[in-house]
Amino acid sequence: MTRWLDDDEQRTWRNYMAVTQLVQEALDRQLQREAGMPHTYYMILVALSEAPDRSMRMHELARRAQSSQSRLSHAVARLEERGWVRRDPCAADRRGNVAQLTDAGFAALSAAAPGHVEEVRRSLFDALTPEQVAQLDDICTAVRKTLES
Amino acid sequence: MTRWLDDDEQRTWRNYMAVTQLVQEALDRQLQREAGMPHTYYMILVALSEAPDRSMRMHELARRAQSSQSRLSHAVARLEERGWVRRDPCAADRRGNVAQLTDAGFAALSAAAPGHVEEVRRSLFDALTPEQVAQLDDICTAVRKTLES
DNA sequence: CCAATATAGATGAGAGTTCAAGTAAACTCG
DNA sequence: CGAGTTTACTTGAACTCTCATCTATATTGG
Repeated sequence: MTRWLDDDEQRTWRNYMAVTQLVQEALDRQLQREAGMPHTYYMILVALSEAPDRSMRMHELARRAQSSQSRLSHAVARLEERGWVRRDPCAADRRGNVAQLTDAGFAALSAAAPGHVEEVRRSLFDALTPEQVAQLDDICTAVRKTLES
Repeated sequence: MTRWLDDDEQRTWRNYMAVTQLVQEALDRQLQREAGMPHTYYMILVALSEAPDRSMRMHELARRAQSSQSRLSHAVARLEERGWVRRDPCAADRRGNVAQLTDAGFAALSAAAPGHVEEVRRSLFDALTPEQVAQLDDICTAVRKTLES
């Protein structure tokens, strides 16, 4: 009944698991050590920094930062304590909140970015040829298409 | 100074982040829902099940299950509470412990495996051509080589 | 042989994540 | 229009993870 993985698939799968975890851990360690935040917080700050007025509805922010709503709520609460983000009620929809990146938050992000990018290169891109990068992009696009529907 | 990501790299990176997180979450949700364990526990049980006598030193188990020693310690403590794993002092090295998969643990793993494999296929392999699977394997091998040294 | 160091593992605190549940406002449709 | 449903977001509890610390045993070099 079960379609077990054959040897090739098994090897690829374990390779995939090992790599994705190593990369994730490297990113988290780097950001935690050098910027005092987990990668998920970094992604939230990035998403906000790219939004008009550096602000966004919580729901949309969760989507862009690839976070669950609950995780985002907790995270933004912490970010607010640090003074990196502010939350204001939304005028158009009184259920909603708008999160806005503060100047301090933008400064924290700017300070964290160079080290983070270095780590991204070290962890992933430096190991790959340009052709492999293109292949990886196609692969991820294909997987994403099936997973997001 | 900083070698920022160009547009292609940026796109690939975000694609990569999105996919790896989606896959990870799909695996965790499936295992949590249908087998009552997180994916990290599953990997520990798998590693033990493949070892001679279904048992292994903690240190080696951490390596194979891609876990930190601390994480493994906590996890095995929980698995022991459930009766899925046993820990015995190691005869050859009195600092060490040997973790062994119990029959109940093996049964739990066997029960969890089919649903897990299904999810692995759904989440990753079903979206890819055989050629892409081969490319992914090469990519992961390359990245792994740089990250594990 | 013994002091210094390295290795194996456990543990507690602090922090983040998930899940289920709760509140409140907005939509929908008979 | 108003009851039922959906959407937006928060919250608390349970759980896992990380990091630093701690104990105990093993190894190494003088």
